[in-house]
Amino acid sequence: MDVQPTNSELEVLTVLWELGSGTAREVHEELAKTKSTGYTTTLKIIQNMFDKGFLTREPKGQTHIYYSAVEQQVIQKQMLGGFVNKVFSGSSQNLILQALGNQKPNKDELDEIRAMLDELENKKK
Amino acid sequence: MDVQPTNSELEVLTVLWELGSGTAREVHEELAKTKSTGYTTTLKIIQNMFDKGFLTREPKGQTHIYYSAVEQQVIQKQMLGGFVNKVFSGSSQNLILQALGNQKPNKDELDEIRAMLDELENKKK
DNA sequence: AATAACCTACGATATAAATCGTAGGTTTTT
DNA sequence: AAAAACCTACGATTTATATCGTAGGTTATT
Repeated sequence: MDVQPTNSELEVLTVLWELGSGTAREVHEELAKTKSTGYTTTLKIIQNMFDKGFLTREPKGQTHIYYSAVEQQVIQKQMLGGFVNKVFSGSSQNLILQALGNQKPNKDELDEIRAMLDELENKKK
Repeated sequence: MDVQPTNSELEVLTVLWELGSGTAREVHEELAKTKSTGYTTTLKIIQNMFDKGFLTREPKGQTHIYYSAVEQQVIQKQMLGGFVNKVFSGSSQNLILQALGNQKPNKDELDEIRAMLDELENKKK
């Protein structure tokens, strides 16, 4: 039923989406730039994720190379859905308006959103 | 440092934003519509929230009437910020585009967003 | 006035997540 | 070939959250 990654798991996924693949050590080094937990902590999380099916891996010498088994867009969509329900009582519309208000979009970004809106409208007809 | 409510706390806040105010019992009855935990569980959460400053209260006979001490918009903004950072690597733009893609906005909603975009653009000049 | 039905407060427990220490094995360096 | 430096695996601990049981008091009912 769509198990969602925990915060730490999401951090690992984000690194792997970025790098494409990596050993536990490599993922850890990347995470260590912004937080300071021990290597075995990262390893444990990665092992849990492998057991849960969030990651695949292939042996390489004595170690493993890990890959994300889930697509970033899919996870983002899933988590966004949950978030909208929890925080915006299910109203995507309110979330979007709020996000627009917070952000200071530049002209290009505004136009990108306008293009998206037009596309949605055309699809509808 | 902007302490964010936990999931259960957010549920309580959502009820109080809806009702305006309520006793622990009333909040519990409301929550009981969608989940089934004991009354003392809800009470405990409410007491924690009062201690943390999320709620205010006034005595009423032997009981208390509770009020949210925080505005819905403020909490939403806070939590949205955290969510964008965690899940969309800080890109509001990507979150907005993704949300638009998930949602099936109708014409009115599309126009509401367009109006918001125009407003943002004018403010910029 | 006794009992039932409510209330608050709060410690104890359960559950989930994150963190770490350590054991045991393989490479690499000296 | 001994030592240092890596690796994996996994149990134990810590921390945060959620949940509940129970004690002790007030109000309502019989």
